[in-house]
Amino acid sequence: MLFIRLCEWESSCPLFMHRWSKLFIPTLREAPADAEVASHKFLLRAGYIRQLGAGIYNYLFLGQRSLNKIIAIVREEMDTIAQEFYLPGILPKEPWVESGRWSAIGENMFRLKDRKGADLCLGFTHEEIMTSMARNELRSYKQLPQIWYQIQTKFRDEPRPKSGLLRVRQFIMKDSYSFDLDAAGLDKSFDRHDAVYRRIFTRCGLNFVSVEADSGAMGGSQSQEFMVYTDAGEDLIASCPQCGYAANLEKATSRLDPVKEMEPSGDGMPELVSTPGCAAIADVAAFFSISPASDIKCVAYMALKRGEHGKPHAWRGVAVFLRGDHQVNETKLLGVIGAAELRTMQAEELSHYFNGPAGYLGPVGLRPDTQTLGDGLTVIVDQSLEGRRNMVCGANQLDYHLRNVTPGRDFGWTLSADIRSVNEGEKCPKPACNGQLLVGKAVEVGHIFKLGYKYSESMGARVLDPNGKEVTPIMGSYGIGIERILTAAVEQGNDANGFWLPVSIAPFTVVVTVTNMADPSLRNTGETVASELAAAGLDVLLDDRQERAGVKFKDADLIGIPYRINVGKKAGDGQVELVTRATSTSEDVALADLLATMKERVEEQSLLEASA
RNA sequence: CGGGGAGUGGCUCAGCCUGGUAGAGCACCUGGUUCGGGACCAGGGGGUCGGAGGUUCAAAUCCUCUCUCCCCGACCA
Repeated sequence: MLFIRLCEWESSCPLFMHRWSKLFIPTLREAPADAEVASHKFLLRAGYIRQLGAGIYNYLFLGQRSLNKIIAIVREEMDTIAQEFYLPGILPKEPWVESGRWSAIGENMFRLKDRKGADLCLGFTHEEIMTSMARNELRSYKQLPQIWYQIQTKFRDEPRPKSGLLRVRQFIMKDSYSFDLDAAGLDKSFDRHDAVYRRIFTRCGLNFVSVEADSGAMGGSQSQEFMVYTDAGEDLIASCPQCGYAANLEKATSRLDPVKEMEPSGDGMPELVSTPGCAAIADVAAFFSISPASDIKCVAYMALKRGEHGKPHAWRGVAVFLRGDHQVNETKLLGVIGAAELRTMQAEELSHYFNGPAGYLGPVGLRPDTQTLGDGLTVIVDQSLEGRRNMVCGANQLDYHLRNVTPGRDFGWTLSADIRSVNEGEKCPKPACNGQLLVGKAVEVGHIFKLGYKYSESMGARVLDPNGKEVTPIMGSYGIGIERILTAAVEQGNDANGFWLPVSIAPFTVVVTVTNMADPSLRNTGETVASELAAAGLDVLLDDRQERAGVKFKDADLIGIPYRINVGKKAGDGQVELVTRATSTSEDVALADLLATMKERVEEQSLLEASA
């Protein structure tokens, strides 16, 4: 007896299968009111997750099972290019001080003290720790390249966790770090990650794109994100349907159509015009009967300058000028001026730097500092203003604007750069391409980027090159959000009744639904079918609950299992129904053919995933 | 951090304005009838209304403070 009972729960048992009646799969008829996005609602309703706090979730049986499958794929692929480590989640302060990030990261890092009063933090990412390993252990170019990875929990005290598992404060990440002797080596490590990431996301059945991304203020020369389009996503992607160009909006550029310049009036020099009550771009454009593209918009910021080791230094005034119909891209701006933080100017600051009121700010008469973030006012113009003529701008005087303003002639700047966000419909930036850019929302599932020498330099990692000379290894850093793969997959495949996952990451491949457990022959057929499929190696869930058929169908549709086999009315004739969740299609299959048919289906889908 | 919303059995929500010490549906337990798209009947268990303080004879309800969660924004190596 004991042996039999053990066998029932022992996964090495060839006839092992999961029985729904014994499992904890707490499905909800209604989604908790907190849930807004599809993946959040359905993962809750399907009993994959339960919320514990803001951005903190329990993963239940089904959720954990799916995450384990994702992790297995990630591990299998990563093992082809890298070595798996496991670093601690709780970390001492010192490495972070060395890299400068103990102060640079700020409140996004969870910090704590031990009983002796020593500072610790919860792992936010592991560049520092991997680099300290490298510094302590790597001595020779002969040991390079190295790629080390781990699959581990990360902690980030996000200012605003949201959307279920999309933005959380504790999550699982696959993070890897490469150490190479030179830039050419880094290129190789980067490319190997690119290839492996494509395999991983493909095997997970995701419909993804890779896009150029911002490398962030932390430096780095090349950065690429892997994104899945979904309205639940937080990132905006500009893409060209013609040539395939795709970039995060934080990075994307475009070609602008030429603007028809206005004719100069009077002597052609800047002329003061009374424009009472015209503080908004639309008012100004209407007043002068011009397009907003001929108006110069001003956005005034205070920027936090970085000091030594990235420590906050001082707030400096920054005036940004761009076309009236364009938007400042603050990520680009931060990168261009090298600041740590931005905020908009207050009224007193406006009068200090401009001697003028909001709504009527303009570039004429300002004295741009020659140095970015120097003591004076840093003036940044968007490069699209260069070469323009006869524009309209604020006069730094209430109710007055200037016209006939020509950049370069009538005002100068500290720096001209691309600091605007592209808009949908603008021309693709690729010189040979005529396409028009589309902008769509997406969720980031992976990110690879070339770190350069940032950490190896600041933390003093060195190896000897073939000439016996000390050199600093060059690094790359690469991440995959494990839960985001699950979330993206749910966002990618759901309808009013629930969702479906790709076979590769679904908690079960098939659910065998016995429509009436009170009927002994149905029950026996269900048992036989399920155990045969299980014996053939499929992940089978037998729905042996004493529930009505309708309840079982609803539940099965909800919980993400790609295939369902109904054992019901036709079982007496040796037939069952095979339902494909993604398409809601059903077909009758003879019991004798069932195993072969199921195997065929699963292989078909694997092939699809492999060629996606 | 700024703006908005919400905390009442496991879930969805009503009650609050016009104080009189708690209700519905679903879920759960028992019995019965059902059994292919979230069944029905009967019986039953479970909440002191996020927390603290105050006003009052009396507070879920009014006042003050506070905590938590959600949404928008800011932020997001």
